[in-house]
Amino acid sequence: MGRLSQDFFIDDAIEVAKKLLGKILVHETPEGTTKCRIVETEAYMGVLDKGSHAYSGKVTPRTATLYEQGGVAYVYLIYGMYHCMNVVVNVKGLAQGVLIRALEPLEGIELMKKRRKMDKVKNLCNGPGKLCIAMDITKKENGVNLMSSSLFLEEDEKEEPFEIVSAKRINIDYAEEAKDFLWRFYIKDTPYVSVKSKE
DNA sequence: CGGCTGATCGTG
DNA sequence: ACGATCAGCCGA
Repeated sequence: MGRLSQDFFIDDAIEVAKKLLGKILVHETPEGTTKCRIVETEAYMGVLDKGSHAYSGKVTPRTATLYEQGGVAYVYLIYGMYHCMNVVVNVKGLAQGVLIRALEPLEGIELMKKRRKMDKVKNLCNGPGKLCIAMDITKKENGVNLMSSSLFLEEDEKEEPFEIVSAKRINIDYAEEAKDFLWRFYIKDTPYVSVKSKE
């Protein structure tokens, strides 16, 4: 159905972070298909953003994907145990990305429960590491095209109106003044957010 | 090479 | 509040 197209991704990370709320993330695997609604995101604005992996223009084998043209996935390992997924956005070279922080499970819930070894639907995808386990997103998905691969984004056919809340990004204490920027966005009153808001 | 660190999570 | 756990980055 309505997959997101190229122009959706060619925009500032802050704009795309807000536009992605309410959109559907789908992963088709041999085990089955999982489908979730995006309820929480964070914008990483690239080489000038002290919170970003691309700060100061640093390019490494890991971060190279961030410098691609918008519309691909940037997936990396964190704390030696978990994966996090970004949607790479904007034109090639800016290294902007949107971290997917929390999802509302829609389809493939039994499969996600099995992968997470967890029965509470509210806790299946309420964190960036958790949602990657639930949807089986790993470094295999690093660099894949989110318009044409088995991991993709689509419109919500029956989207209800919602309010967007802005907040400080999570766990980037090293980012100096950038840690206070309100570049985290989530759907107001959703029970599926990752951490409680502190303001 | 060797040492440090992290866009996290589950348990207690 | 804390430990798990290790790829990736950096300095030597």
